[in-house]
This record gives sequence, C-alpha cells and structure tokens, in this order.
Amino acid sequence: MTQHSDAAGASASDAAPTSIAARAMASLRPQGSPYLEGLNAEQRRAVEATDGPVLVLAGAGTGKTRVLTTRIAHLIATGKARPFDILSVTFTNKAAREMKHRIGGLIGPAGEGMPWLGTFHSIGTKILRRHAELVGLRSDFTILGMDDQLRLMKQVIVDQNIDEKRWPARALSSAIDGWKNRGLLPEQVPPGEAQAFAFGKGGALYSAYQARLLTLNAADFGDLLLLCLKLWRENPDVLENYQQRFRYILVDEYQDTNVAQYLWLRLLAQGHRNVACVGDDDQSIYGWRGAEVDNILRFEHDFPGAVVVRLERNYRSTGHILAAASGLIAKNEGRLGKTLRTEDVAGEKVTVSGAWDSEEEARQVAEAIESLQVKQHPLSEIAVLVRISAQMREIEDRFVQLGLPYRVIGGPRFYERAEIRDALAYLRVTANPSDDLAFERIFNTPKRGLGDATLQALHAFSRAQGVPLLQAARLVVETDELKPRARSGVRALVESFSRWSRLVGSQPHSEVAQTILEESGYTEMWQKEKSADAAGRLENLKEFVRSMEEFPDLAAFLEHVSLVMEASEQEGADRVSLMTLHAAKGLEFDTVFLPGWEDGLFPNQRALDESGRAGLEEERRLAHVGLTRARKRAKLSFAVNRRIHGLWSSTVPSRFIDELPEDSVDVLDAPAHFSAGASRFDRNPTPFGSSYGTPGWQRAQANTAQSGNANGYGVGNRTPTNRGGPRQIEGELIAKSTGAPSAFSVDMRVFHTKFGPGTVAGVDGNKLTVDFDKAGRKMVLDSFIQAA
DNA sequence: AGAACGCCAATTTTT
DNA sequence: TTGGCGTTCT
Repeated sequence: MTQHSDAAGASASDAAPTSIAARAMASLRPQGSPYLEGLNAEQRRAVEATDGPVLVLAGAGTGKTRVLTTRIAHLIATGKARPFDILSVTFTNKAAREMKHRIGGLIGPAGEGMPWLGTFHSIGTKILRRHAELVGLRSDFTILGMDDQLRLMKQVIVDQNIDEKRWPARALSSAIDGWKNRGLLPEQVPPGEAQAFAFGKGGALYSAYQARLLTLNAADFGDLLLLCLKLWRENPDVLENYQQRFRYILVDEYQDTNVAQYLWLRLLAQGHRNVACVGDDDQSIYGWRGAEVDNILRFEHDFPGAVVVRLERNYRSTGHILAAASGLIAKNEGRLGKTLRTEDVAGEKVTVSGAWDSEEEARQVAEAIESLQVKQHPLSEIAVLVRISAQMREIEDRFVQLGLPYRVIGGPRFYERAEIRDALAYLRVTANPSDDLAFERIFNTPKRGLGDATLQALHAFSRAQGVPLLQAARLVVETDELKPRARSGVRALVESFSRWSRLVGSQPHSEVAQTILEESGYTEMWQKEKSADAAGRLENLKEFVRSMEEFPDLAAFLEHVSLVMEASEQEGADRVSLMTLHAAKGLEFDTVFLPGWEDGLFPNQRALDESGRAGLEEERRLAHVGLTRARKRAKLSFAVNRRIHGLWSSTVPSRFIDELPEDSVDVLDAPAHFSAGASRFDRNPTPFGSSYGTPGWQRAQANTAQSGNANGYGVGNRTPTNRGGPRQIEGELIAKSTGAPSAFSVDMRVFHTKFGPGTVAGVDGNKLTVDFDKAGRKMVLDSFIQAA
C-alpha cells in the first residue's frame, strides 16, 4: 500500500503538510525505498513491522537510532502517517535533536516539521499548556528547576512547623519525586509511605507542595508528566483526542522509562495501538532515578501480541571487546537475553592492569594515552570512564601536570550554574512579575542591603493582599512598614523591574538582558569578585546573553531553558574525554580507559547496600555499558590502595574482572617495572623545586618509575610498547619549549582556568612555576595560562 | 555583611 | 580530603 486512505482523505483540508509528505514520497518512489537499503534483516523487520505493538531489543552498537529514524521515514514515505501523526519520544534533548537531524537526512525537509518529536517532558509541556486550566494552571505556567523546587519545599516544611534539620528539603524532594515518578498524586500515595516522612506528615507535605505550585502557577519536572495523567484521567475526551491524533508512537530508550512515563505511554497507545518501543534491558542504568527495567521486561505482557525484534549484530566493537562485554552481562539474571555478535576482527584483547594506588593508576592511564598520542591516535577518540566523579580529580591533576588536553563531559550543566540561574531569575521576573521564586532568588543578589526581615515583611504583605511578591513590594514601599534603608532598596528594585518590563518588546531581548545585568549591578558583582572562577562566570554570562539571540522572543527563550538544561558543547579541539560511566551512554570511542574496577567502588558499595542483587545487576549493566563504548581498545585497571573520604584504604579488584571471559582478556603484568617508586611512599622530596618539570627532571622520574619493585604485588602494567612512551613525549615537550621563548616572565600576573589567578615564580621554556593565590605553587604549561 | 570556624557527609543525574 | 552548610565573630 502506498497511499493510506486517511492520509488521502485529509489532504484536501490539510494541504500544506500533506503536500510536503507527498513530495517526499514522490522523490523516494522512483528508486523504491532507498532508505531501507543497507539495513540488515532484523533492522528491516523492525522498520517494516509498522502496525501493532513492537518491541525492538537493540543491543549496544546495533543501529538503534538508525532503526528508529528509518521507521519514521518509512511511515511517512509509505503514506501511513504524516509527520504530525507520529509521536516520537526520547529522554534527552540530545537524542531528540539527533533524531530530527537524521530524519531530515532521510526524507528531506518533511522531517523538520515533526511537531511531536521530543523528550517526554517537552511533549508533556506542550500538551499541558493547551489544557492547563483543566489541571488548575494557566497556560503560561513556569517550569521549576531543581533549585526552585528545593526552595519551595523548604518553605513548605517550615510552614508546617517541621524541623527542617531532621527532615531536610532534599529528602522530601526525593520522596515526592519518587512518588511522581510512580505516577502518584498526593491522594494516591500509599498511606504507609506517606506516614514514613516527618512523623506521618509526608502526605500532607506533598499536598501542600502541590498547592503551593498551583498558587505560583508553576510545575516541576515530575508534574509535566503526572499532570498529563491527571488531565487525561479526568477528561476522557481530551485523552481520546490525543489517542486519535497519534497514529504511531515510537519510544527511544524504553528501558529508562519510569512508571509515570509508562502509564503516559500506555494511555496514549490505547488509541491506535501502534506503539514501537526501542531499548536495551542490558543498558538500564537509571534505576536509582526511578527507571523501571520491569517496563521493558514486561512489554509483551502489557501489549499482547507484540512483535519482538532483537538486534544483536554489533557494528561498533571488535570481537574481544564484544566477547568481554557479553560474557560479563551474561551473569545477570533479570534480563531478556541477547547475544551480541560482530563480523569484525577479533582485535585487541581487553587489558586488565593493577596499580599500587590510585595516583599511580592515573599516571598509568595518562602515560598510555601519551603513547597512543605518539602513535597518532586522535585524543578525541580516547575516553576515560569512571564510576564516580570523585575519581576524576586525580586523573585531571595528572593531565594538567602533563599538559594533556582533556574535556570533562557532564558535570554541572550550563543552566544550573549559579550565575546563569541568577540571570535567568532576573529575566523571569521581568517577563512574569508574579514569578515569586525567581524574585526571591535575586531579591538580594547582588547585595542591596535587603535581609531576611524585609523578605518576611514582603511575604506577609503578599499573603495578606493575595498578590505576588513583586506587587507586594510595590505596595509596601508606599507604606512605613519597612525601615528607610530597606525601603529605598526595595523601591529601587521595584522601579528597576518596571523599567525593564517596559523594555521588553521595544528592544531585542538579548539587549534587554544585557541592560538588566548591568543596571542591576549583577555583572559588576562578579567583576569585583576576584575568586578563581569569577572570570569564567562572566564568560558564562556573555555566552548566556549571546545564546538568547537564537530565540525569537524572551518567552521562547525561557521555555527553552527550563526544559533544556544543557549548553552547546563546543567541539573542535582534540581532547581526551573524561566522564562518568553514566554520562558515556550513547557515546563511542576507539579507545576507552576504565579505571577503578575495585569492589566497593565498582560495583559500588552503596548500590549494593541499598538495592542488593538488583543493585549489583545494575552495576554490572554499567560495566557492560562501559565496555561497549569501545570500538578497538578497552583498558581496565584497578588500584590496590585508594583514598576514600580522605583516608587511604586497601582495595580488592572488582568481582567483575573475574567475570570476564579469560580468552578475551590480557592481564598486563610486568612486576619488574612496577612503578612503586613514584607512589606516595617514595615521592620526590622537592616536587616544587625549580627544576621540577624540566626535561631532566622528567627523565629522572621516568627512570625512577622503571626501577624495581618495592612491594610484593605482582601486577603492574608497563608493557614494552608504552615504555618508550615517556621519552618520545619528552622529546615533544622539549621541541615545544625550545620553539619559541615564553611570553611570560617572573612576577607577571597570570590566570589559569583551573587554578585561578597567580604570580609567575619561575620560567623554564614553556613550563612555568606559578604561585597561585588560591592553589599554591604549581608547575603548569604556558599554553594553559593567560596574562592577567 | 563578610570572614572564619567547626561540623558533617560523602554515587550515578535528565528533564 | 574536600565541600557545603550553619554558626559565630568581627
């Protein structure tokens, strides 16, 4: 069938979109279906099984996104659906963007106009805005970020006279999030659980919190889905409208859905029952965040008659890596079972090596990276994946010391940084004077002499008059409620906001933002601050204002930021990537280093304590995710001693190491070169002396590192190949340092992105000894330094 | 208001 | 060992 009757029927009334689809079809038909070419049999089955429920179990590297996007192209090209008939949900904005992009590549501009392709939350928002009044909101409700949410919770806790120290907002927040993740409204929370928090007040707090949200005309992230459920349950006609609208539903990363998302999907899917879920139970690593692996395990039960397609052919990794990953994940019991296979060569075995301590492990990783670099491997094809962020420090330190360029992926997101949240708060109040949470945030930032007492007075007034804080402030300055000092401060603020509000619409919004940041004294506040990160924050603010230009108006920009908590990662420079295993999902690299495979760290003790066997299995899936990120090389390591919370403790290699299939693993051991010499037990006595970091010093270090084994541990990891590494690198560094005289001299004031401002104490080629104001004396490469 | 101290806790993190 | 937080002192 090439032309679905509904599509044809609608074409008269809905000419424009259909004609785009028709054009797309026309352009495709002459060649048949070129987009299907190059798919393997299973992928093709997953694409062509258009009707009825479908579960695609897509192992790592098996072409999951390709199937998803081709499926959409297929639906459109065959006329089974128009772009706006298809609901396609992902978890992250990145995934949504990627899909849009690839669909565009497959079917041309027709793919651009997929209005229902997005994250659960963005689609939930879109739906809620249309029917906001049915759940007690106005359509311009604000979406609260984590920080607003916590502030609000704190208020609710205090209002209910609960000791905020015994029952911190954090704990309440996680309880409420948990309930929302499970699709539970306050009245639906099991009494037992509601009782458990704050002497039986859990339920009341949840209700009170929801009530506060409504008065603020705000929703938190959980609400974006939960309120859809409420909306649909209470308004069957609205639900039916959406059920009819979405002829086809596609879900990415189904293994990560929580109960609320599952219910959300199930309600919608009850219309046409054409729901295709793509996921991999072996990559479910977000259980701690409410994801239910059970959703994917139960799919066939929930959607009877479902077609299940397994994608097991891996196009990413070489044989040994795949064998190692498969062997490991096979130890899990709660899984649907897949066996990844490849037609690629066996390739290099996965390597396992030990180090005396975590510092040495970091050194070994850095050294191995340098030796790859010497062999012309791009740094951008190398990643270091750790279990917890705390592991990054030692590795970063080492990279900084060697001048090895790296980038940390993940970490605090752009829009979560304090300066950005502050700037946003100003804009939010300007755009929406009733945004009390935003108002409170910047009420006294920068300092304008307004303290708690003033805020309390405003709150009291606001409650008494039933008006937002800003309005209350406007009224209060006309009275004698406040002391003169506070009164003038509040008046200035109120007048500023009136002025700024008038600017909106008459000036480009990025200019308005710029004006606000300047007139409020906010920019000045950071200029005066001279801590290490102030410069970076100002830089972020500039970037923030610049990024506004991409949006048509202030409202559109604010909507974007509340949902898309990310900054555009600047690509380009050749750098090693450093991130947690969680952040690595979905990425791939030629070479992957996996340090810290020690029991207690990985699998993580806490996961084990809190979730027992399920926790262990999730950790194992995390290991599987880590291994399958590698195309050609996976390098595991562990340390025998690690500093945990400041104390050194001895550790035991991860149980996962012994679960790897022997045939695919190379244990690197060269006891003779075990480099205990450079461990903390035998440190260079003058690490900050002026000769530190010179080629000669480095040579000395390299020699020490090669000399003898002070301890009895038999596992080291210096292979004959990378033993030549340091010397060549050293050659490189010499070459660099003799190339041009340094632009820096002693006593010069400089700035380093990591260590902040400092004074040059010594110059040696391209290496500087700098006395940092905050970080003390460090050796750094001049390329990491700017004149201050 | 801001520095300075002491205490406590300490995975993973998107929207 | 760090960092975040609240308290107390200037």
